[in-house]
Amino acid sequence: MAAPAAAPNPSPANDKRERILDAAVQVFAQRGFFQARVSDIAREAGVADGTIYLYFKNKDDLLISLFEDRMEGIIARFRLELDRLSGPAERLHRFIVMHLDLVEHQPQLAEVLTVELRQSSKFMREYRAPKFAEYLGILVDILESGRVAGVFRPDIEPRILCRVIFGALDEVSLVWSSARREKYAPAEAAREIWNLCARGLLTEAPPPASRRPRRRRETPPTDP
Amino acid sequence: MAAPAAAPNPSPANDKRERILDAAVQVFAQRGFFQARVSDIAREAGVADGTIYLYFKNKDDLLISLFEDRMEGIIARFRLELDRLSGPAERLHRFIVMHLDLVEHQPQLAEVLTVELRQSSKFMREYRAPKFAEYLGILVDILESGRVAGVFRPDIEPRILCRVIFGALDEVSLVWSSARREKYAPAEAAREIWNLCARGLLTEAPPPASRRPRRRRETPPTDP
Amino acid sequence: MAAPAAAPNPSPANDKRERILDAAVQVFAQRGFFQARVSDIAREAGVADGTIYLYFKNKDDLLISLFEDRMEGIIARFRLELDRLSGPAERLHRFIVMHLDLVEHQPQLAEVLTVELRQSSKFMREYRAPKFAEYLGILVDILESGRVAGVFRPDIEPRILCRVIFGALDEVSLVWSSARREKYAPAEAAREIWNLCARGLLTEAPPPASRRPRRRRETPPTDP
Amino acid sequence: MAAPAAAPNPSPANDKRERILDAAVQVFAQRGFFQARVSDIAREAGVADGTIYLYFKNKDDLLISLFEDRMEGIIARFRLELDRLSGPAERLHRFIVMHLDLVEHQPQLAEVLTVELRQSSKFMREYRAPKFAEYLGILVDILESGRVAGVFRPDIEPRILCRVIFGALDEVSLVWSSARREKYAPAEAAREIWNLCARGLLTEAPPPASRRPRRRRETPPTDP
DNA sequence: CATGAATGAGCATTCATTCAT
DNA sequence: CATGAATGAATGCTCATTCAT
Repeated sequence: MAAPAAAPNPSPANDKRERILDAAVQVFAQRGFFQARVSDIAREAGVADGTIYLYFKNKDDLLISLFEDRMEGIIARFRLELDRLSGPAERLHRFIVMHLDLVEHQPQLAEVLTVELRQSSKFMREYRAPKFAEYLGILVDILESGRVAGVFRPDIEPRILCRVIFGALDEVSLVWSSARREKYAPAEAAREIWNLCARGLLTEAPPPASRRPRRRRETPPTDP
Repeated sequence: MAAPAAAPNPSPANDKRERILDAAVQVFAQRGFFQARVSDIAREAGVADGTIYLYFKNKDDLLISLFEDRMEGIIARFRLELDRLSGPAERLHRFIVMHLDLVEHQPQLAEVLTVELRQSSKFMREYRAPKFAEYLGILVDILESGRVAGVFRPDIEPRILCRVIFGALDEVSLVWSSARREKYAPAEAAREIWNLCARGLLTEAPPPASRRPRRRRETPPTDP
Repeated sequence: MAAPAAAPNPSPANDKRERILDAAVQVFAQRGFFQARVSDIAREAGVADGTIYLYFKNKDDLLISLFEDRMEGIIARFRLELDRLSGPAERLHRFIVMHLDLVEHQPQLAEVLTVELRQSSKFMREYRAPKFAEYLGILVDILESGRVAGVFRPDIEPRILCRVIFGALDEVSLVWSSARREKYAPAEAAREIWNLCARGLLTEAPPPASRRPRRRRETPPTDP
Repeated sequence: MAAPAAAPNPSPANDKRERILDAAVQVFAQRGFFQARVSDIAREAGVADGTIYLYFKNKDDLLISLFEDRMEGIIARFRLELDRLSGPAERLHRFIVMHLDLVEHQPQLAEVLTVELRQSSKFMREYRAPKFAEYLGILVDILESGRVAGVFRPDIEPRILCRVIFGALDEVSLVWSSARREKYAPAEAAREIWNLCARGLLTEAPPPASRRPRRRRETPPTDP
């Protein structure tokens, strides 16, 4: 969607654009945006340095495009999956699990999308990362609908809470990525975060033993 | 010439070192680590470029020293304050409030300590940030002691949960900083995070109306 | 398909070559040789970048070809016109007027032919610009024939003087072009140069009244 | 006068600035502005590449500074010399001789001041070359004062004529420089230009014998 | 201890030219 | 003949770091 500097059209060309984006994910994840050389990305992509500038205006634009492009796919996948669930609690649980799944299976992409974007936010304060907003929007919608439906506490503030949950997910992801998988499995983290959310958000909070069954039906199991 | 009472070691040298660190906080916060020029910091500190290298090995070392130095003070303050509280819940609440207080009143320092450190983590993968570990350690201790004391759920994993909570605090701080205070007040965020923790962590969760007074005593008020 | 009457050789190929040369005049005049991009010329000509290399060896060759090509036409026109005049003085006057006429009516071409050629002379020291020599040759011939005929002073040095006059014309043209016509009209400049050639500057060399009529007949009027 | 990027002060520093300017004259004259590499100039000056940027904002600024700086000295020398002469004719003659003297003894400087400046004028159309205007101003003043004094024809237009004479000098200089002294001596060219100015070309304007002595006194000898 | 002029390695970006289609 | 995507050599400029003063 975002128009590149002077984007060639044919499908083999798009293939090249794709290869550059993939290479950028690898290189940005490994070296960080500022320490990554454009020529590193070119080599990784198997193209000449100059070719990158046929598809992206400059190094910044490459990062932004990468972000927009990859987020688009992720958002679509998330939406597809979440739309199959009805209860806000299930959907929140699913969101948490999917986010950490992504981190587990595409750690480099995850790293770039969170850490690197944040780091470059310094020099692109104006770049509002619309796709990131959209991603958070999914979370906001879940929280808001849950609040309205009476499943979540009425006093929650979705705009803030979405950041709280995202921050938790992001930090946990970062540690897992950079600790190189030593400390815990993403599934553990997912359980921990979900538990925090579940027992903190639900209106039916004080489930007397008798009421537990009902909550069980409404909230996904803690250990999936 | 006479040393001011408040400054324990105001020798010219330490004074200069301190000025450089202060300047570094400003400049790193404003431009980001990679975009900050050493000469910017020198100018801000009112010293010559070369002087910085009398106190710090290089630009990286300056960031690390800054981190260690400032974290030390923060940790000390946190410990002092937290030691006056006994209940794990109160202490956790206090931790959340203090963290966001710091962000509110020293936003530039907060930004450097979290965002910038993470961004430079790329090129200092080996730097384990001992002071950051110590900071998290405070949180871990609170969680662990609460778990042991039966105040927090027995199935929590403090090593993970401390990250969850820190991530939530950090993200909320970042948004507040970069949104330039537009969206919400740190106090709101503190309440949101605390509520999430409180109703999700406490074993005494289902307080029947009759038991509420007891919880009130045990958990700090949601709206301070 | 049917060749227009006016164009002697409007085969598609020549047409394209011509369009490229025209485009080059525009672009070189506007941006200068070194700052002009080959792709700019291609766009202006409405051809692909690579097409230019079917007609010209490289960018340098394009400039040289442009020069040779356009000078050829100019020289032919000058010769045609000058051959109709007999007196060296009239012919010199006509040369001056025609040169400045060219500048006035084809300013971009004039700029490229003089300024840009000179600027690129740095990297083509070997290129002797035969057509330019031919152009100057016209002037030399006028001067020499005038000297031999006794119309011009016997002590003039045509090889040098032709440069003097050309330099005067060229500078005056440059100013007129780059000042964007603000300062004076080419006709004024023509008069000034011609007067200098005809009479010099000094007042104290007044031709006796009696001889004036003869000079008047021999020299074209100062104000044409 | 023109403030450089961040000019160091002490005399040894100015020495370096001077060496860079000298080197720039050599390199610009030899390769032309666009083809000259900043690193060439640095090597020629015996400094590091970066040092140039301590004294000049960028490559353009180096050329402009060079121009302003060298022209200043030249203008001062010209003024000093010309102030010792009273008659406008003598002064004009002297100007011509001095200009070509400069070309003869500092050919590289002359080349840069005329050819290279013109060539870069493309990308600094806004740079009005104040020192060049000042230089021309000397010529304008000579012409104007001569006109007012009745020594020069009353119908001359000094603003145009100064360009005519400068153009003649410049072209003649260029040829002499690039022909590498083969064709003629600057003194010859000076004589030719001066004769043109003094007497024009036409033989039929013979000053009566009686008036010659007065002219002889007023105008410098044709053959010095 | 302090200085800040000098250094030079490092890198993003441009653009003339090529060649597969 | 024509195209224009791809190439990659070339270079201006920056800035962390040093060291003579």
